[in-house]
Amino acid sequence: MQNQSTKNSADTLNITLTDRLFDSLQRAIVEGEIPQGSKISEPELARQHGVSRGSLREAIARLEARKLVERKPNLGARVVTLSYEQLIEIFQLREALEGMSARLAAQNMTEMEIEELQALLQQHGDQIAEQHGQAYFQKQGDLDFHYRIVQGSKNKQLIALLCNDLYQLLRMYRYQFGMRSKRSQQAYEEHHYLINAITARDAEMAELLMRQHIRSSRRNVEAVFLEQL
Amino acid sequence: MQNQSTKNSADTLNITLTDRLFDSLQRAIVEGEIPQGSKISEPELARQHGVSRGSLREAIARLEARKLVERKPNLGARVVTLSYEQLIEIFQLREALEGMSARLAAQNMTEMEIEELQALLQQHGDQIAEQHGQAYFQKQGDLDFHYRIVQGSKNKQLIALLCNDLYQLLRMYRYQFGMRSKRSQQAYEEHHYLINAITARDAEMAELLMRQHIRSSRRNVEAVFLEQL
DNA sequence: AAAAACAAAAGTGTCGACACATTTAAAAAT
DNA sequence: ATTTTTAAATGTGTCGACACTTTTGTTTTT
Repeated sequence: MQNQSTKNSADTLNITLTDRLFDSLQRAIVEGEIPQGSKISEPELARQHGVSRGSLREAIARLEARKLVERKPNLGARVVTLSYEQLIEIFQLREALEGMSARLAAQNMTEMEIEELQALLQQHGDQIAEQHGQAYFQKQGDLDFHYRIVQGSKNKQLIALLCNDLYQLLRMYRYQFGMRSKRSQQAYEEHHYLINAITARDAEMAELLMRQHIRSSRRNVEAVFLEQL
Repeated sequence: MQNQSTKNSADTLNITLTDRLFDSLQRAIVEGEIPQGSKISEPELARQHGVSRGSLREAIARLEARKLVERKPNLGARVVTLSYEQLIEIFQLREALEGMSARLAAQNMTEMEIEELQALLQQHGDQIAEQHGQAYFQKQGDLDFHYRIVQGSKNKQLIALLCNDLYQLLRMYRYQFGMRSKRSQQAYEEHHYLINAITARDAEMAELLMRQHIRSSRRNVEAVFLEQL
């Protein structure tokens, strides 16, 4: 058996260069540091990060899989361009997926997890009372809440899809569109209804409420967009 | 301007080596030619296909994104191992996603597309009458039908997710588990109800029927699995 | 002067080689 | 003989180089 200091602690937590690159680029893209629609020059980016093109390419391939960049053969990769239409499509996806998540969460969350979720919501309530709806914490809080419910579904496919893929795109929209929410108070209340349904193990109701919650969130976005014109 | 024979016809239909490799490997995995759970040796596979490891690696990365292989740093890639639990999870995903697809299809399909769908279903009916439910055509037909409805949703996110990612996994299950369906007749009828709802542009009903259709398909799978024990 | 043809520059696709990690096999120690 | 150490072999991660494509800039042609 090998020495413990060289051997990796438990499982394979071996972080590869490509992993770090991917994380770094994903953050940069989501936060708009690399602007949407901009072309990615492999030689330049590789030099900036001090890595070879090969490693960079693998990172880009992963970004492509998450739909954060689009690549065309021989033409190179571009950061995706966000659009109102796509955002609406994503809301439709979320309505379906998170609706199902809520249904499954009502069935599969442990009592412990439900209690923790209630505690989290309580915390959000305090924050709202204090600082009268500061946008950032609200949005982060909303995402936390949804995140936990997805985890609670215990469906690995759902979890991977929503938490890894879709939420990054959503975060990108939030960063880049601003997306001020005038409905933190209402969202908070809707979360309350949802948690009640889950506590009561009412799967049907949980799905219904989640879908309504996301739909009204979408309508809010639609309204914001319309008034921007 | 360049000569037309060397220049690619219209857009960029430039097929890269990695593309072909990916297609080839995906087919091999889905059809079980490369058995599930087996380790993928990069040098060996690269040699077999007469390509460099770099290209192969990019292809594997794509397979990983589609969850057809799992890769662990420094340990290499393995073809996924199919499990009953995962199959059930996939059915839950489908229920959510295809339910939404049907809803949107009822709203967004053109009259033309609906007619084509009806024609397709008619064709399936003929086949069933003729050859008293041959498994293969049934399954393929079922997939065709679902495929078109997803397309009809006009939601690009949904389409990419279902048609590119999820259906490949499903096909893999069908190839490798056999998955004899004793309900081709019933599935055919359920498709009929669905098409009626779509023709009537009843989105709510379309979603409901699709979800029920997939749920009963799932129950069939569950039953088959139980009797195998 | 505008369009076409050509040449140079930059970029992407593919490859082979090396460094490091893991696995396998052999040798040494108990 | 069993276990531990050591060494060889295999495999993955990363790199730099070359071939071919696309883009850019210049020259030629009308």
